[in-house]
Amino acid sequence: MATYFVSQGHDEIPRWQEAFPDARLIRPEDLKARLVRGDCVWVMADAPEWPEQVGELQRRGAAVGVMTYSPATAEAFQALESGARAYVHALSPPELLRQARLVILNQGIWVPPELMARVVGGVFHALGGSPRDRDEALAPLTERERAVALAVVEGYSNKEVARRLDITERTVKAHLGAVFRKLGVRDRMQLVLRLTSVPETALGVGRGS
Amino acid sequence: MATYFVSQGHDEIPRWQEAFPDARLIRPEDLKARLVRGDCVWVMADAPEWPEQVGELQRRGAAVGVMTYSPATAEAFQALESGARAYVHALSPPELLRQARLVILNQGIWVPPELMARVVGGVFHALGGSPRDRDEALAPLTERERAVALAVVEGYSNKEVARRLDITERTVKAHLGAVFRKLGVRDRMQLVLRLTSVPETALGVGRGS
DNA sequence: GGCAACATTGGACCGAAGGACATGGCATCC
DNA sequence: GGATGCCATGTCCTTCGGTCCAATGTTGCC
Repeated sequence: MATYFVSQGHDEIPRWQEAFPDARLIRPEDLKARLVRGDCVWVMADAPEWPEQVGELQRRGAAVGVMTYSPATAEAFQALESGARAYVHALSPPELLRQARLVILNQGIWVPPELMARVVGGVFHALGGSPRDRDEALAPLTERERAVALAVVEGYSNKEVARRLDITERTVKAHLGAVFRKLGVRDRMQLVLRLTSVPETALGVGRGS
Repeated sequence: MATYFVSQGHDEIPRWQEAFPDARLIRPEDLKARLVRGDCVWVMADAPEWPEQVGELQRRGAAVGVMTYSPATAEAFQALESGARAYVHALSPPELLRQARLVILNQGIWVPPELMARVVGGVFHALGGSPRDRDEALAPLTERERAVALAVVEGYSNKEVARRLDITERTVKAHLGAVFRKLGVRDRMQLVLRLTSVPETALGVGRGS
């Protein structure tokens, strides 16, 4: 089992070398000759054709991860759809990169926690999973918590929500705290990202670098 | 030109009466008999078939507005798609309601400022407009501002964005301030709602009240 | 009755977010 | 050489967002 790193050259700060001292930088054409099933391949999302590369490597039995210097949900989706099983920031700490490699070598999917909220649900949706929509995520909430959560997702501030529901801002915070806890998000931003479905632009975009 | 108000009865706090003293509450079946082109009709989004009602009224030449006690983007879209040209909170101040009526009577579209961010872009897309996506909205931004904006939309905090772009949190705020100004949004939440495309669940849902 | 869950609010606390005002280094254009 | 625009940063200040530790009243269930 070997680990390779594919990039269009200009690798700025080879942080991955720290994580994978045994890995080697290789050009796509050279990789084709020596790739064996079970190898781990990291592909930089800096070339226009990286999704195709990922797809081919995956089909040939490699565990493929995509690295980027500017993580985005859209790109994460593209990566996962292309066959990658990991999507990480190129400057992630070595421990994190090793963790990701371990995961994908064991048939797992790995994305940064920040993107997780968007990806779960979105992927299952794309794969024909249940029509899961926000109602499902809101199920564990009480009536009041749901009302607050929905208002927040609409973009209202705590103060506005308070006015709207005719309660104190303090109470809004209380409900919201419960919402965060129950849904496992850290703040209202993550809540929005969680309850807002994946934008259609997230799938099939090819905005190269 | 008359103003009507259509509701399934139980109108709790008839705020609209303050705004439109000349308006009259009317049942849908009675309205059919006396509606003339140019009339203004307000429909409460409290009945399961309100979108159909709106559609019919609009086809018959009325300026239709939808009122709700719990504004939501999805419902706003449904309203606008059905043919309504206004979507307002039922407890909006009278001045605001009159403003809305004035607008729709003059072939305008009116939605609350809070929903505006979602609606612009989304509506025209839904109605078969240009394939406008987030890139278009990001056009007026500089390279750096774009990077910051995209990171924020991904859910990162200012501190995280700063680390990611290797700049000071202060600088992030500076760029972000410019982004808010250029895109006309008030804070990061509105930015997310603006740049996040309309959820697919927002279109064609019939989840009645 | 007691217990549990829910809704509501209070106060205090602290970090995040955003604006105001100002500075400096680079580019490019006239 | 200005003028302009972008990038980066600084300080100060205000507001907002979130959490912790409480307390009260309700409802429904065993």
